[in-house]
Amino acid sequence: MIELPKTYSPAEVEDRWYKDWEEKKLFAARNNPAKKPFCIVIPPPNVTGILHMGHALNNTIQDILIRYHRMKGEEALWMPGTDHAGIATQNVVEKSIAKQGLKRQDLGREKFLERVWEWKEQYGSTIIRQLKKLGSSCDWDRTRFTMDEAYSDAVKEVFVRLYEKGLIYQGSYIINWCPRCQTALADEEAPHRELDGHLYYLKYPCKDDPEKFVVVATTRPETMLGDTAVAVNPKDSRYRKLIGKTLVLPLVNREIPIIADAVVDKKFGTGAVKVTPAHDPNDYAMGKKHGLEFVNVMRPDASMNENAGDYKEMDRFEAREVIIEDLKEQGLLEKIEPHRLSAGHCYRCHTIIEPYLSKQWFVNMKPLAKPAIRAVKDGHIKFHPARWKKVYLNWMENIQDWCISRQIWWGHRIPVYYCRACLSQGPSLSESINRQGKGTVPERVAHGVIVSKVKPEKCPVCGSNDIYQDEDVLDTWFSSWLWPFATFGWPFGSGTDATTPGHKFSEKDLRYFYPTSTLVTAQEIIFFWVARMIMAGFEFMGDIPFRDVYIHGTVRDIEGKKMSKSLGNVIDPLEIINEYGTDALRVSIIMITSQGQDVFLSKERFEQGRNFANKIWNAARFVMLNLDPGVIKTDLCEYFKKEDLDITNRWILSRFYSTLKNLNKDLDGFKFNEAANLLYHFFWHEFCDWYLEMIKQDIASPRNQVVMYKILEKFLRALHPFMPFITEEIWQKLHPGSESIMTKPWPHVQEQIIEKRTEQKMEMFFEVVTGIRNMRAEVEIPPHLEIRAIIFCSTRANADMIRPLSAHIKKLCKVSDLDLQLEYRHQKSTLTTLVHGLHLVIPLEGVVDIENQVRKLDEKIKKADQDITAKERTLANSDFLARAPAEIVEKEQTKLADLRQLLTKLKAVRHAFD
RNA sequence: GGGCUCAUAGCUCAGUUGGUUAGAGCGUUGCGUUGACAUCGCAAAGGUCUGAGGUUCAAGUCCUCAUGGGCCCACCA
Repeated sequence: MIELPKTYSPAEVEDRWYKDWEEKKLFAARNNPAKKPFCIVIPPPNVTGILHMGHALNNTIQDILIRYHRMKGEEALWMPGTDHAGIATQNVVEKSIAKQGLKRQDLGREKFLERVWEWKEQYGSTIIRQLKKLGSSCDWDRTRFTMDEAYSDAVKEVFVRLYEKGLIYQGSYIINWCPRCQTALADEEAPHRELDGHLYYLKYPCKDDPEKFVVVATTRPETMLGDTAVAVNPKDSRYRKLIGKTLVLPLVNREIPIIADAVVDKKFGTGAVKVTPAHDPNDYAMGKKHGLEFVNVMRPDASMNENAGDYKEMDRFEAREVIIEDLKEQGLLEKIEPHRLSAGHCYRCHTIIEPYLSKQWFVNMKPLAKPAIRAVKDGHIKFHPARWKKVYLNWMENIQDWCISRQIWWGHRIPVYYCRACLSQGPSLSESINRQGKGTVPERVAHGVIVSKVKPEKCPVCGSNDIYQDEDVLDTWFSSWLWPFATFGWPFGSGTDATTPGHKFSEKDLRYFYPTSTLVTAQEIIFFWVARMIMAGFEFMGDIPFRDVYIHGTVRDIEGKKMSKSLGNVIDPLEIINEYGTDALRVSIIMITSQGQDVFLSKERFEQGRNFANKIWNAARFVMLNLDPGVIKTDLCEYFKKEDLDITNRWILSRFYSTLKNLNKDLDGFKFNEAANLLYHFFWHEFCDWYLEMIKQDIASPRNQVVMYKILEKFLRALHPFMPFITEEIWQKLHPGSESIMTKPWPHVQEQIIEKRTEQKMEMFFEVVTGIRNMRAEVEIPPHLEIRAIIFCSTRANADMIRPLSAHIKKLCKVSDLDLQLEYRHQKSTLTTLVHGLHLVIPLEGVVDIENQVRKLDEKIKKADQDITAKERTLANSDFLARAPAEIVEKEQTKLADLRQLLTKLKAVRHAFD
């Protein structure tokens, strides 16, 4: 007999075992040619990250996969790390120094970066600690950070290689500019959101005849200060004769031409569009095509600049108001209409993006996309669920060049150096603009530009040592996209890893684990990360980075809103862990997350997991209290072969292996919720509710001992990936001094033990038990009163099936005397139920106080009768029908129908007493 | 404008290639507590699977259309 404490205390157990696993290095994986590799690279959380439910879901799934494959005997590596998250982290540190009244400019670049590193040292491991609380079995000795020295080396290497290949170029284009973060953003970082805005109709006077106007419609009137043309469709008869004429731009009095361009939609607005080449991507294209002037009217913070004349220094939205007022005064505002428009928003601070002309670095993506498209089309990389394949391909096939330079300080500084002397002889910015553009080969600014991993001593062209580095840093994703191989130390030039003491990179590891196996991530990040990793994988490793991509849903609150701090609807995983335990958190969130669907959470939903943990604990406790430890050594398959097992034990064994078989299928098919539900249902309702209840009366018998132990032991192993802590704790109580359960092999499906026929027979037996219980409840037989029962079996086969189970029927139904007969004979004062051709009969005489029961029934029948009559009367009343609200009438009708049904049932029971 | 997704019990959702009587958790109702577990057990009530067509021996499941939510992408000023 083994004792287990009466209650399970997750907090103490979890911390103890996690520490033990870590100390014993059980999460470590190395290249081991004797084993099949299985590798997951973690989606690196931001260093600024605080664990939220999205992480909990994401990492639980990964841990389940890793532990499952590890137990299956594969060399399972879960590669951990964090992302420096350029803009996000910079914002956090800026906020923190703002409390001291400081801006980053006050500190200067170097001092500010020191502050960021300090911040990182202090808080950067928070998220890692929290991942450990989740039970994540990452190989922590390999933990990477995207700003590690070795990792940074990979980033520079990649930049240089792409530049030398002609895939990186610099140029001036309209990019997404966040005026708050004051940096360029990639298209993906500026998602469009709908806004309620206005369409302003502005009148631009003709130069020849100031009494005549061309009316243009715009949603951003402040940009009119930068207009350098008005465009119309060449086929638009309203304007045809005006093409080539000149207008005078109000407020600034600049003369601007009317040009013709087929891009203009005749049906939108007035059919005439103002052209602002420096503030709109379409206008930019037109500007180049028609050789227009580029007038930038804003500063980087989106306040107006000197080109804006009187509006200088106003914020863009303030300028909008004032300009509209001024135009109105001058009679140049025709009208304002409400208009729904969509505008880009900064994905970090949600400020409305300003399309802004500036000089940035870009990656030409089309050549990189090609093999990445093929790989998915050919099925070398599979998305789960498969529908994401379409989303991926659609994006990849329309891929745009990637703006990778950011005007912030925290990040990998662009490895580009300029020779001041050579540069001064290069083309000016405006010249360069006019020579570039979509559809043409982008200019590679080669003159005075040196791209190199290390700072050159002197200019290779003119020998000058007046050399300075580009001020910008790279997009965070320009480092993240290398994650599946840069984390292994690629490109192995320097050979050492200065950032993680004691850890040495090995190219062998990369060769062994790459391509990795499965990537587990959320839908929001497919373009940012997944697609780009696939491209980088091909470009730098010549192969796919992973085979399967599992996309899980987004965690939302119970109303379907995204969880966010600002909405205050966050459920903190750590709070759930404190209250219910990590295992409860993990299994709950897995059970309610169906493949790829968003997850709607409320705190109560974690009770299910907590209750399950409690159930497991108590069942294990029960088994152990009654267990003879001698049976532990029994080999189940041998035992099964030799012993003449009874149907109950055959059934539970069969059910276990059926469940296991389906479990394997679900895990291999990324159906984690179904997998967890299988285990839950098997354990609670089959093992506990039926099996343990049945064997209780003969628990000491060898066959019950062996089977209950074996089922528990194998179940614990199968459950371990989902609930690692409680399974370990019970495992260790069962096998004191044993190695961790996580090192034990995954149970093997024993096909010969699965007996469908046995399962069916038991199903029938359950229905018999339920049938008798129902009858007892029906006539209110006191729970503890033992009764007589007769089962008319109708066939000998049925009788033979039921006979060995009669003891169970007696026990489970409180039957003292069970009579099995073949032919059915009607008996007086009995209650009968038909189940699969079996007549279940319980005599009522002597069991129920028949007189009393009949009286009660008659009373109920009488009451129901009266109620029905009353309702019928109400419903026959034409005044009621005419005056009562329809819903009330409907309610009354429903009530009547219910009453009639009740009456029928009562009469049937009453009939049994005749 | 293009695409995806959802609609099943009071609530939140499962339901893998079509196949007997559509499931779970929570909630509701009744009964039950002298040792595994009240974080429990036994039982009950509750569904014309959003609507309309179609394919089929057979449709919650496949097809078409409609209605109503959610999401993504796209340069409509």
